[in-house]
Amino acid sequence: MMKVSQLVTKRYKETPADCQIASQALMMRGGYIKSVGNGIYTLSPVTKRIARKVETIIREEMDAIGCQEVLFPVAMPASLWEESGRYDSIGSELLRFTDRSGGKMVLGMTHEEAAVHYARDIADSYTQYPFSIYQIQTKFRDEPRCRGGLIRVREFTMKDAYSFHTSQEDLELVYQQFYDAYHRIYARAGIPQVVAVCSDSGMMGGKVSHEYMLLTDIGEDSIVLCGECGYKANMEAAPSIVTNEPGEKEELRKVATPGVKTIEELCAFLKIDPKQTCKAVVYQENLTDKYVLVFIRGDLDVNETKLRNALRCEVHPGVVTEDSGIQAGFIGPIENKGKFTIVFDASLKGIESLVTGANQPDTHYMGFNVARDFGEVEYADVAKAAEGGVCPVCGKKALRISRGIEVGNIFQLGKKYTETMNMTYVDSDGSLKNPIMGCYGIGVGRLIASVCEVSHDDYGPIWPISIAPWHVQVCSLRADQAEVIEASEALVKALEAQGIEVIWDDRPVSAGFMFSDADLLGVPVRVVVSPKGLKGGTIEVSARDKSMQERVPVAEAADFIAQYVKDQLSAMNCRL
RNA sequence: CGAGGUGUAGCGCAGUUUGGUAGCGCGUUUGGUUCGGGACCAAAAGGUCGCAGGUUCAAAUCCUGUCACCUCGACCA
Repeated sequence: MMKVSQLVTKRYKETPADCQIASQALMMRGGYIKSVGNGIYTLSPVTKRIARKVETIIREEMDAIGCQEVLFPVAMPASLWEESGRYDSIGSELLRFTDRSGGKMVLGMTHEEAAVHYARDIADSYTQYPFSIYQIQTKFRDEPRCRGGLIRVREFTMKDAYSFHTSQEDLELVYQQFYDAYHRIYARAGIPQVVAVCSDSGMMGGKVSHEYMLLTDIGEDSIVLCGECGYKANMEAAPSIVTNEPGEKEELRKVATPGVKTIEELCAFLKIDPKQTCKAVVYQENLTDKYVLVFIRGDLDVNETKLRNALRCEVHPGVVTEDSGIQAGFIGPIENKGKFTIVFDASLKGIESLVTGANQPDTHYMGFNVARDFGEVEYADVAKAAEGGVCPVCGKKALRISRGIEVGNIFQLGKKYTETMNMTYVDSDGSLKNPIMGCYGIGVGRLIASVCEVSHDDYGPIWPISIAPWHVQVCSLRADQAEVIEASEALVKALEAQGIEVIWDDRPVSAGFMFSDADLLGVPVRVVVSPKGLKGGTIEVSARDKSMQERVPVAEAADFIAQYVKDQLSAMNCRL
């Protein structure tokens, strides 16, 4: 029998400092989490109960598609990561350290290597495929910037699954099973509104992946949604499609533009539309610091991930130095041809006459025509998709940009790890092949925080009954009166006998204090036992989300509540 | 890593400008009165003022260094 008075947690009247978002503030106030260091938290007993329920739902759904649970190590020898090449290719996000004998070690931030290491000794015949394994375990990622309580942390619990296949078709089949299972997991956890968005356009062969997004303004990611056809993609994956007015071909000529450096100033000065300009954005290659000049229609912005993919190398925003030969503010393509890597965004295609920099101070070109004045170029899509843009699927101008929290992702990995780590099997024709992999992740803590973010009021979280720490909270008003305690205890016992999880508040505190604490605990069903009610032979049952409120005769209370809990659970495809 | 900010009781904060006894609210303990939305009265406990060095008769306060945390930008469950 769990009592509030015995809970090893503390709730606070005031919101702790530095809370940016609602879920973080409520989870701190409610004592759900305690910060130990930057992005490192202890979960309270209440939070651990919630986490366990989330994990149970995940386990059930993984098991249901034949995925088998394993446990990989948290600390691994670096040699495993050297095999895949990631020991060197991943930045400081991977925590590296040495053990007592000087051996290089890493803390697992994801477990493709461990999965391949395990599976490669086992699956040496095509007859053993396909198969998939998963674990629910601690990950450590030395994130540069943590935020939002459990939304973004360095140490977190994650379910990660890995599937192995002998063909792309088979991968796609299983991928679809995970895709569906993930939707079931979110629905059962109380956030059915989660959407799957494409996180890669699929241009690069079979490399498909999806991110599961909970749409909310506090989300860290921008998502592109089509209001007409339901197309969804993240910013990197969404192609930027723009329509251009070709205009008239004009003569190339220089114009004096004293002190006019930005597109806004340029357009105001020449009284033109930004869509008629060819803007330069400077980047540098990470390793060599070689400059990359990106030219793009003046009203658009560059998406760096797209640029990286186009160039196939890492880049960072460029710093233009005195001796770089770049005329900041007046950069144009013509004189820089051959001097730097130059990228033309597809948004410039089809415009006959542009305004662009002339690579000398206080001067721009008018009438710039890419093909005539620079030469034939291959256009790349490196622009950020914009609000009101053209949908790549239905072609309508109906794109909207929304914010979202990434609560999971699934990925068709291909052979990257099985090739580098030499995982092979003998196929039916006797040939040796590398299996194809998929991987599938869900962050448990982030999921909990996300649920809190979309399911709370001013007073606390409103936990969906499927993941709530308890099903029912019994509040005994006037716990100093024996009849209240007796009636409460009888009810708690009767409920527990039916398998209902109950937390009982039998503290002799004022009603307001007790209710406030209950609000912070967020238990979905609240039962109030009070002298007033008992006098009339009833107790009060209400839902935390205010969807139900009943006075029930004492004798029928346990059955009524138990039935209500069971109904609510089964509505979410969950059981006691 | 770039920019800004904050470190004082378990939590939230004042005090720092102008150096001079360590403060307030919440919480905690004890006793009493209350009791359907964070009650009231009385008493009490709780601090190396992030850390180190310096200036000074005297430092939370001034100087130097350092660490930690937070917020805003480049990365991701």
